[in-house]
Amino acid sequence: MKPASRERRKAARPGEIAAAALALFSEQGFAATRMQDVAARAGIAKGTLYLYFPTKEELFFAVVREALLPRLAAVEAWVAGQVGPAPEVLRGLLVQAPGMGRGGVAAIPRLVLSEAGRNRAIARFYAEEVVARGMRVVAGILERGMARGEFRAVDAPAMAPVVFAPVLLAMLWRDTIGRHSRGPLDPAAMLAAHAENLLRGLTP
Amino acid sequence: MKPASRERRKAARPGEIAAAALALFSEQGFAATRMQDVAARAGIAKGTLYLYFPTKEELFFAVVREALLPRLAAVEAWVAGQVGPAPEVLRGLLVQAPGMGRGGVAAIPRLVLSEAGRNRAIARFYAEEVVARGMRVVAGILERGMARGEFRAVDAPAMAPVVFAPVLLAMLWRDTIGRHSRGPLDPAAMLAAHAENLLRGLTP
DNA sequence: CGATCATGACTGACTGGTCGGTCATTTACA
DNA sequence: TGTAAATGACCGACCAGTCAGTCATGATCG
Repeated sequence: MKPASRERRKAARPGEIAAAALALFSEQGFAATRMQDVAARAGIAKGTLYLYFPTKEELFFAVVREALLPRLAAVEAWVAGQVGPAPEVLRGLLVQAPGMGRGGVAAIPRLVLSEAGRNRAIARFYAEEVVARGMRVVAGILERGMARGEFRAVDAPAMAPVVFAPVLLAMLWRDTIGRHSRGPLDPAAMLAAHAENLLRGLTP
Repeated sequence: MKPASRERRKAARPGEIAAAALALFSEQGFAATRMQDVAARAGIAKGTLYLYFPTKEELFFAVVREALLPRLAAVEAWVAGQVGPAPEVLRGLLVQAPGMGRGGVAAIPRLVLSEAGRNRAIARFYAEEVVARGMRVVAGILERGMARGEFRAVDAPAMAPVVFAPVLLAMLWRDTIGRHSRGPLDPAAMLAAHAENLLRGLTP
């Protein structure tokens, strides 16, 4: 790990720091994570951290941006590439949903929920850049299915979050209560039941 | 507000403190709420607070217990009193769901999500005393509907959280992102679409 | 029934420790 | 060797939890 010119390192730092921060935020939450520890995990000193991010809050923004937007873009691309029947696309999306949350990404909605109540900036950013885009992808599938006569007529923007809600619940469950309790909720079984019932309900 | 004997006040205190704490927790979150402020809101000094609750965490437990369990019991009672067709009971539950979250109760799942990742005690308590009971109520309706031939055969324990997920999403949305952004998600429309599609999917 | 006393609910200044953010100094690259 | 990058000791604000002291209350006694 010796090489890497100064310039290369400087360019790579923000990403490394954001990755370290994501790991710690998702383990401990935002408030409970110390900047000291983020720095240590990124292999730098605390002061160095502040050369790249002016405040803890800005670091949080960067984490959300870097971890989520590429993932979202990948989903959009995958959906755009699908040409088969809309029900199959929707089912495919739900099937791969659990795998989407690899690498701490699943923790981000939880972090946002914790912070967004008090922080208007993060609320707006998340609503516009993440939720709106996600809902548009799902609504797009629904509309395509309706146009092709594969789905009954529904209010697509109202239906989109219904598609997503159990996926979110599965993600939240897994990295909070599911960590400590086998409990009364089996995410996999829930998602299977959801896909089944959703598609039944949508048939014309 | 002068009267009230010492004994009466002492008996009433824990409830008053828990109510004050719920209000502040739901506005600002657990970590961001200072014990000082809880005390002020309850009209007592900080030290007094510690006569009733040994730590901030114990206060949190009490808040969850006092705010949620009575509500849950009311729902159980309501459902038990229903004798009509299961689809109507389910629809009735979804219709009154938004009203259920009056008075900051809706904030509790968010608080639990923030804390449960690090706190095994709260995770277990919530899983067993709240989630399991809630799921049992919903699963009960589903089973009754199946027995009466009003629903197709489904895996009731897997289906129950699917029923609940959009309700949860609506609650979370309202008191986080929905506070700051009209945004891409209309809780009422979502719940209507959910009820419609859920019952369609469940018809035999 | 009035005076005196014991109780314990209540108070708030204080402590010990934490953590976000700063900056004078050191390091190592070009 | 000049300079940009990196460092970590330090600062000040903050806060959960403590405790020695206060005083309204209600019990006891003459």
